[in-house]
Amino acid sequence: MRILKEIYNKLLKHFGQQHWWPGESQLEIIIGAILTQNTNWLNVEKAIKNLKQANLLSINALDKMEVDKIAQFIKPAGYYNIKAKRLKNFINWLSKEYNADITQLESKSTDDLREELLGINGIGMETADSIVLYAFNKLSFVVDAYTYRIFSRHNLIPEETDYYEIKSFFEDNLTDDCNLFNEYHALIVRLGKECCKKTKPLCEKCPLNGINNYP
DNA sequence: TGCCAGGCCGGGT
DNA sequence: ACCCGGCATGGC
Repeated sequence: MRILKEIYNKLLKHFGQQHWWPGESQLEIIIGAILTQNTNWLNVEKAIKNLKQANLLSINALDKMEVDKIAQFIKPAGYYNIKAKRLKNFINWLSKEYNADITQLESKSTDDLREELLGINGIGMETADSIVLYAFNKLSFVVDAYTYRIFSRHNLIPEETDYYEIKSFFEDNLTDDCNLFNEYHALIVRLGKECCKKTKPLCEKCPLNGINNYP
């Protein structure tokens, strides 16, 4: 499906490289992926800054910290109680299964890692895919609300499409290239922030206009 | 000022 | 198998 690559080229030309994922370590990326669930990234940045200042951006520190204490640092990200629990769930899993050693996850296959992450309470499909792709540089396309909204609104996918169908649509029709998957999702998010908004179905200056004539 | 943000879970039909 | 309420802060 050449149209997917055409869209990518258009977005890349329009917005430029997005340099994702913002974060300096695998752990920070994972934490960001959990904290950004249904939440503006700017709020997540504040929460991560709090964690960083408290020297909590380490497996060991988070492991020792009470859930309720962690929650206080991540308040700006919203849903702080449940998210603190989710961070703990990840840390506990890593400690128990992998001796708190994140590098042991590197050698796992993409599917195995994805499945194991999905087994952790609080990590759903988008979060798992984000971790697999952005923290481990493994080939897994990330689908989010923007992806669905933008592509269905431009008649590139049907209204009724589930997560796996959208994910396969991209994975089956793009070359296997982590950098491409990385940049594509980032560009979709960037586009979603500018147009195809929930309350504004019309996006007159959308860079994708003119491409929405899928047979 | 209300609406929305880079979801996910658990309980009810 | 869906559907829905709950979770919560900060930006525009």
